[in-house]
This record gives sequence, structure tokens and C-alpha cells, in this order.
Amino acid sequence: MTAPARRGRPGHSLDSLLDTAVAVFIERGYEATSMDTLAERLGVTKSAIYHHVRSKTELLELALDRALDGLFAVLDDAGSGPAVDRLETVVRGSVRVLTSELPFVTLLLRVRGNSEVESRALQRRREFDRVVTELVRACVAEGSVRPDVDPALTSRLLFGTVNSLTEWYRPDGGLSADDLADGLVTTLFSGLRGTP
Amino acid sequence: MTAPARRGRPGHSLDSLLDTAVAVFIERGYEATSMDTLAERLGVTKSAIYHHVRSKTELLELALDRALDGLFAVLDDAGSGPAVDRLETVVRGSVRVLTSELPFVTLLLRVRGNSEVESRALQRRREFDRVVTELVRACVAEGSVRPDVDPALTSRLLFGTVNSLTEWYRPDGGLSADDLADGLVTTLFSGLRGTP
DNA sequence: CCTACCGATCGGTAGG
DNA sequence: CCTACCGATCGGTAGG
Repeated sequence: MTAPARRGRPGHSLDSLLDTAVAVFIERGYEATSMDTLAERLGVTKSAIYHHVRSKTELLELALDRALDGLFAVLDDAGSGPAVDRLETVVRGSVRVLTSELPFVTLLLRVRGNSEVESRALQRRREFDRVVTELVRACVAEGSVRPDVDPALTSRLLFGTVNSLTEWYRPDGGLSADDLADGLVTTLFSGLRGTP
Repeated sequence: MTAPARRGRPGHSLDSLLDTAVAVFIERGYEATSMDTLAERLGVTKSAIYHHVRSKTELLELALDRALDGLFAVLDDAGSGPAVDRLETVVRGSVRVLTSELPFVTLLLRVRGNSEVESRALQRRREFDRVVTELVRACVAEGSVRPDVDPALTSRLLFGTVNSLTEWYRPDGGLSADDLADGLVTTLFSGLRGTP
């Protein structure tokens, strides 16, 4: 038996398509990116993209789910022990996901809820934030986090700091993900002034 | 003598035009916002907007300059004294500008350098960051900020935290700008764990 | 000559 | 994976 004739060229996998799409979405913004621009960057026609996905929206959805699945897996890693240790595990895990899936998390953090897909992603983000706020509350209850700042504010500042890494961190920039996590945990937990 | 007949209606000032434009740019993204959308939101025709500004780009430029001028004024307020006091003044001043000019700073932080105007805004932001990094270095030199974290990382985390406020802070949400600044300064300078 | 607009339309490009 | 298209909308400008 002969091998079945290939129709069309091998071209791109869904994964490599997604990588390029996310890179362009970050560069130019999701809405400002046309499928023609995307096709040009991939070196294929616009219609070739529609072979892999049904819509521009589906590309966005795949990218956002990848970031969110990574972040939620972090919560499962922090199962037991003192709340403050679980909090540190969540912070370090978030830094790890953020650095390893940087473009996907970057895109997630830029989503503003302007469509059904974006709204669902925002809802999952809010659920993540809610769990972390509960964890900060547990830390305050066990006496391991200061009680004089509202736990809701504390957790917002905490993840504001972690999420801001997408604005400047580059994996090839000489700062390893582990060193970054160490510096961030030290600064956040013990403060700028120095060790207690 | 009769009063001269008014030709055209009083309509909008440049300031109110800018307020609305920035609100829509934040909602939908700058590039994704058409001048027709803007005109619809203002209740005037597209041509009426071009009476006040020459281009969509000029609207963006006016908005970004307003945010940047506010931030640079903060550096002038922190003129003398120990570096750590100047740093706290800069942080509190940044929080004040961020809350009082929230939409303009929010727009500034979303700019990615996709045009001449955006690139110039990014350059001014980098200059601001450079001054703050120098200030952190001075704090380390005088012994008021921990030396075991790189000053460049410290200042990035510092302003990552401050800038992340645009993601959730709302002036009408029950948390005053002063209380916010207090909580943020306490958390950043003394850490999550508690007072030294 | 000014300020503050309007109704209509230009040449090109969007996602599908 | 391509060619050949669609209904609609883009930023910007004309005369009055």
C-alpha cells in the first residue's frame, strides 16, 4: 500500500500557530491584529489559519485557557501545612507559571472583558484572586501576616506585584526565574527595609 | 443692538472631549476605538471632534502627557532629606497622582510603543523609572533599604506594585487614596509578616 | 474673520 | 491550503 497523498503542505501545528498569534496579539493588541497580519507573520494565507481554528476568538480562548490552567494548577500544589507556607508556595508557583508561560499570562492580564471569551477569562481570574484572599485571611488568623492591613488589600498588592512581572521580565535577561522568585518573596514578606 | 447670532452650539470643551476619549480608549483599547465610536459617545459628529484636535493621535498624546507631567511633578516634590524619606514621598506622590488622574495613568500604562507618540511616552516612563532606581540605590548606600536584593529589581517590584493599582482601584470604592497609600507603604516597607 | 459644529463622502481595509 | 469574494466599517476631510 502506498502512503496516502498529502494534500497541502505540512505548515504549522496548532501550537506553533498559537505561539505566533499570542506574540502578535501582545505586540499590537488583540483587536488591532487582523487575521491578514497574522497570516503574513506565519508565512501562510489567512484561510490557512482557518484550517486550524474556527475564529480569531478561538485563538484567544485557547491562549487564555493555557494561562489560567497553569495558574489554577498552582493552587493544587499548595495543599496543606501552615497558611503562610501555602501562601509562599502559591506566590512561588505563580512566578514559575508566569515566567514559563510568559506570553500567555501577559495576554491574560491584558484582557478587559470586551467579549464573551474575555468575560469568562476574567471570571476565572477573579475566582483565583478569591482563593488567594482567603489564604491571606488564614495567615492573619494564624498570626503569620500583619493584621493592620486589610487582607483584601494585601492580596491585591501581592498579586499586583507578581503580575507586574509581565511588564518587564524576559527569560533571556540574566535573571533566572528562581532568583526572581527569591527576591520577590524576600521583598514582599520581609519588606524593603530589611530582615526583622 | 441685538446680540450676534451664535453659529453652532457650545458643545464640548477640549477637556471634556479628552475625558470621554480616555474613558473609551480604556474600555475598548486605543486602536480598536474608531472616531465614529468616540463621536457617538460624545453625542456629536466625527467632524466636530476634528474641530478640537487634528488627529486621533493628538488625543492620545494629550492624555499621555497629562499622566507623565503629573508623575514627573512628584519627583520635584521629593527634593531633599534622607533617601528613604524621599523614596516614601515619591511612592506616596505616585499613589496620589495615580488615584487623582486614574484614567490618564491607566492609559499610559497600557501603551506599548506601537507609534511615534507611544514610543515617546515609553521613553519618558523609562526616565522616571531610572530616577527611582537611583533613589533606591541611594537608600541601600545609606543603609535604609536591604542590600540583599538588587536595587533594579527592588525598584521594579516597587513600581510594579504601585502601577498595579490601576487594575482595581476605583475612587468611589470606599478606600480613600490616603488609606490606600498608608497600606501600600506599610506593606512594601515593612513586609507582609509584620512590623520589625 | 471667529468659534463651533453638520451632512456627506473619500480611498482602503476589516474578519470571515 | 488557495482564489475570489461578501457586508461593514476604518481614520480623515470636503464645502457651508
